[in-house]
Amino acid sequence: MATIREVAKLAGVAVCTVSRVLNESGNVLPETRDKVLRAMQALDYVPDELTRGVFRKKVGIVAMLVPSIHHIFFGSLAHYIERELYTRGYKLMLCSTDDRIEREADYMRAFRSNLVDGVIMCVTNLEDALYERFQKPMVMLDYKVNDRIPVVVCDNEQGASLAAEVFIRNKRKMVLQLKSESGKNVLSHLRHSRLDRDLTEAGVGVRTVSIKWSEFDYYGFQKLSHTVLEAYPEIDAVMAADLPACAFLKAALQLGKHVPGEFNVVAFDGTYLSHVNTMDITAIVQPLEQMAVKTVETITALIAGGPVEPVFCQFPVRLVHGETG
Amino acid sequence: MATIREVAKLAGVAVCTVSRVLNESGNVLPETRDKVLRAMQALDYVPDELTRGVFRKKVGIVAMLVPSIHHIFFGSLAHYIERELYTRGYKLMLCSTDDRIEREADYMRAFRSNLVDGVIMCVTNLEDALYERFQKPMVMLDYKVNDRIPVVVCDNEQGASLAAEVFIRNKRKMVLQLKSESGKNVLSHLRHSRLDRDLTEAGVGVRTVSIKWSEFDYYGFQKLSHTVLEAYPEIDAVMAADLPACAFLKAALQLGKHVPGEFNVVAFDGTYLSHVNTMDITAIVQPLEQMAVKTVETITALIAGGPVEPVFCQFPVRLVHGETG
DNA sequence: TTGTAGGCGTTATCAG
DNA sequence: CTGATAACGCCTACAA
Repeated sequence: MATIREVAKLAGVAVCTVSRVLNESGNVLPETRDKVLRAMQALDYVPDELTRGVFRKKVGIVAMLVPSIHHIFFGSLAHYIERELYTRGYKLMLCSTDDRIEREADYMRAFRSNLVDGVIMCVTNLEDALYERFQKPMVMLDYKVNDRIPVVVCDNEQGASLAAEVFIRNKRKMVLQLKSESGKNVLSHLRHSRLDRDLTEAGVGVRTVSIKWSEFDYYGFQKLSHTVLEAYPEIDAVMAADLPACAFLKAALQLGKHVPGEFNVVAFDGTYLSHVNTMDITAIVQPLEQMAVKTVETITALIAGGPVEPVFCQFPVRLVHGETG
Repeated sequence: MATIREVAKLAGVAVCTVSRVLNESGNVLPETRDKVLRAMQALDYVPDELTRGVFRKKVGIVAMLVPSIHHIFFGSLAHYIERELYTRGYKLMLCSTDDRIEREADYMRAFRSNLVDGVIMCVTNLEDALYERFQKPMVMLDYKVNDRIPVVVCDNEQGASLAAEVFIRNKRKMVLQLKSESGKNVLSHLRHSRLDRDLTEAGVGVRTVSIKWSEFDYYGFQKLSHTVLEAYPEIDAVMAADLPACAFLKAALQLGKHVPGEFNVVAFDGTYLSHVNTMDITAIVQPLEQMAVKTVETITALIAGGPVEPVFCQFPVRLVHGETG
């Protein structure tokens, strides 16, 4: 690894001249510049971004902390966020907690040092104080700890209302909703309380099952759906995230239930997963791309020292009718 | 952000003493240690990992470059790799090229500086020389440039053979295979040449369609599958990656083809996506978790300066019978 | 336009 | 056991 010093020596100039060429700062005689550039090429020089970062207090990396990369929701989100970050000259460091609290703590510690310029949080299981004290730019996706930390989220209550309408119109008797057990700060809990309220008011039964998200991959959901539907045959509809929604649809069909006549499924998120089955799943679609853009806009503005005005950005969702409700 | 100097001042000791406490290097009197620890707490001190990295020539980050995070294959792979890296004290920096050559070049440049300790490549569209000259630890997943850079891959030919057997047993007449157009170094091309050979020898027709992977999300594949199946009604089987396989299955069913009687689908990869449809897709399953472990073992060994012996690690795949062939 | 000197936040060396 | 001092690779005054 060649250093700036070696380049300077080979080019027969001072170190700072090389630095100037590198950063296009200050004026450098074209011929000096050429000499330097040639020396760089000859030595295959690559500046040490680490050292530059020390100086600039900026490395050009934004971290995103998710509970699991496996789930397509976070995969899609990460995809859009990465793309948007890239256009602004940042790289993404995607980290997964596996829904384990030690891992989250561990990552948070790492983020506080200067390895990254900012953090996008898609999980918050630690004490609130930890996030509040966090010194660096941070944006929360789907979570809210206080009024200071910007939040980007979809309108969970609107989504739940739309789902409720579907169930009510279809005269469901008992709706199951699948809820993530963890997280005091999870805004997605709003969707569950709202669905509960809307359905209860309409005289429709609701059963809420809380699960530890990380313990279920698709096959876990398959088992769960069979267990639940066999144990509670009165359940005639489900609202859940895409992945479990897929599992429930499949289980219902395998149990011989007629969809949408006897059984409804509404998927919350609306990634492509809701269209993979032969039967398109009726879905509450989150505008992931727009949310990603807003998130990246906010975090980069914060990094640039920009407007630290409180942000609570809620995006409307839309109901896309499929064949399951 | 408190610095080590401020901590030292508050504790009334020299800077290097604080460093010693931090790194548990050298002997420090317990009471001095306590003083330092208290000062750290009081100032909410977090050491600057960037600067430490400069010194140690190591930051504890491994990059993984993929063509797209959106596709579940890379999502799953990243999931396992991240998990494995974590247990060894490394963090993952997941980067996506979107299959765009400038982006790959851009990332490669960044990786050559010291921002990361090593790179896992799941895409190689640049000139070979670039990878050969690459100074840092690197492992290739599914690609092979030369004998020096370690490779981890599944047995593509075995997979293709297994698929061919399925098609032959089912007396197919014309099999479509979907192939990624890009990449001279892609080992997955072996599966296509092998399928072609096996089927041709058995007197079964083969049609190969090359696509630019990044231009197709699930909906793109849906369109493609309808177009293709309508234009070439003689096609009675498909081998493709999970995501397009899902699209083709759905399209075939929608076109009223009877599966598996009139139409077969074999998915190559075998992530959970092949089980989302009501009908389980017959799949060639890659042992992603094992491959991830091997990849991480190799890259961390390289980073530690360990055995640089050439590695070409090929994992057997297995055929999992579904209901589509 | 170019070079010298000092600093960024750490760590290693070598006295004391 | 502790403290100066130099070093890592780069960047920014300020001087020439």
